[in-house]
Amino acid sequence: MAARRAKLKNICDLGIDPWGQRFDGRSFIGEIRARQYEIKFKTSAGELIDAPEFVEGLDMRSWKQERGGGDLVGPAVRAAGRIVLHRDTGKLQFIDIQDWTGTIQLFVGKNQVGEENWKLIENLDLGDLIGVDGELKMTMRGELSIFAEKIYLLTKTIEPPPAKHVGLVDPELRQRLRYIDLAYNAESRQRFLNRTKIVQSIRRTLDENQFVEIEGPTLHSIAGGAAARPFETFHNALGMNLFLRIALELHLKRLMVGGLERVYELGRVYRNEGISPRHNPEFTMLEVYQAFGDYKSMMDLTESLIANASKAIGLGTQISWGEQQLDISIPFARRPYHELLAEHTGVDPFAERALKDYAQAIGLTVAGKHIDVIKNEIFEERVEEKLVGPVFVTDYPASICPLTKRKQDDPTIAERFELFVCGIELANAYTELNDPDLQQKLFKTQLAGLPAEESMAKMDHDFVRALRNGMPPAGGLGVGIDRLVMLLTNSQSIRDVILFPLLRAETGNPEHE
RNA sequence: GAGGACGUAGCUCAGUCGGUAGAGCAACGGACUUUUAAUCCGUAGGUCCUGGGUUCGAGUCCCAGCGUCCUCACCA
Repeated sequence: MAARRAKLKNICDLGIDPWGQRFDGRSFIGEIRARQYEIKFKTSAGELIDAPEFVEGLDMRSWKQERGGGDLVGPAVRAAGRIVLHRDTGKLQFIDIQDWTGTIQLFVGKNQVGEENWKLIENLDLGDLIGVDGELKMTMRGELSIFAEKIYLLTKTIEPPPAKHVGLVDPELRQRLRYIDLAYNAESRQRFLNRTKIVQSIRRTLDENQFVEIEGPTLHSIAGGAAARPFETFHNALGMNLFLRIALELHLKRLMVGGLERVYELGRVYRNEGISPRHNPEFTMLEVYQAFGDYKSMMDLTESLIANASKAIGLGTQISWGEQQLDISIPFARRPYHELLAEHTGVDPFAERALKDYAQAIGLTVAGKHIDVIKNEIFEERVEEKLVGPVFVTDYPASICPLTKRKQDDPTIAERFELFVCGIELANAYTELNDPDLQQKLFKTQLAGLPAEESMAKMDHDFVRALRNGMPPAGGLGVGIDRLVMLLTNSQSIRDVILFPLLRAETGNPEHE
């Protein structure tokens, strides 16, 4: 770093601003590379012919000789990027620069740029951001290059980059120093750009179906809508305890009472739970509500959201995730909860004694637990991991779904589905419960065996009042966006798709050089 | 929260039985106007995560702590 500090001073002594200025009129490197067909060869007879396509082992010198000599002429271009590779052959340097569309080689000769500019070039380092004016041509080996006429320093770097080609490998540093990971690991940069494309695609699909996006409160006085422990905070002026939201559900449903018939929110929720390859304390959730729909309308919507998102990043219906090969063509399979339970455990899902025996046999405790809680623990323990899918699991036991409408002909079954892919729950949807009296009753019903903090049954009087004012029958959907991105970008850890996952505070002093 | 693995140069990693701290890349000096991870010659670079302990002697063995990863638990 001392060497870079010395070069920084040299640059200042040359009267050059090491931190750069606005740099107008540059093109992205990807666009510049696409202009290679504009390169022509001017024969000694003055005739213009097409330059050769680049192939491995191309020897421009003999190619030129075969045509009786002459010179390449190419378009004038301006590029900007980070120096990622550097080959110094004395009075001639080859510098590879990279922007977010690609990399290109600069051909930089002392005679071509002049003494003055060369003094700057001698003080450049890997990692520095530079601009270039030059002619797009090919070298003797046929490598597409910008033949520099002038190099501009756009920003000096003080810290050295990670090993070239290898990039940052240490997963801690990749997360903690995400800027370096993004700058030097192209596949990481691409993954996060794909995340953006997926999110854009989701919004587009919803917008095309007349859904409107809203912004609900993230500070809640009652952390409802899901079963999770909340983060707590405090508002000083109001002297009020508050929770960071754990779900989007209850405010979106209030909006449906207000006549926003198709509404969604795509935003951050916070759960004060453990961290794992599938869990980050803050994560991105999509919730969608459609008046006069039901959980089956949400299945169709879920399918088009995923199909379009896959298309948006250039994937088809066959994708791989780790070792798994998946067919995500629609429609996805639809299987009832009880059927899957019976299939994977061999237990009659309605035989209480057999369920309890089975639960105990696989090491679950059953004492004091509601039979549906036991049943669901068996399902989570033995069935979910087998659902490679994608598969919609439908018709859950009503008692574990306090926000869901019951089936008309069977009040013990809730109109709900969860979508599983590779054993991971990607989405969860209901036909929304809109009966205020039943909702109030369910908020009061604490299922045996579930601690209060893990229950969805948190009384929210204002929400019940909203229902008394008429919420239309509706379908509602929740999608774990980070997990969807994991699936579509073949990422095994949620931290690979969250730019800045939660880490412990750094103990050392980052200011120390 | 429990268990396991890991932590050595800016980065990626070796380090044998406990006996002077190593390599590649990056950096610095030199040669080179068509290189492709350029090449060649030379130089410099260390809180071996931290703190204790055992030992004549610890990167190495023991204990504690910190951090990351993995598995499990909770959750989506």
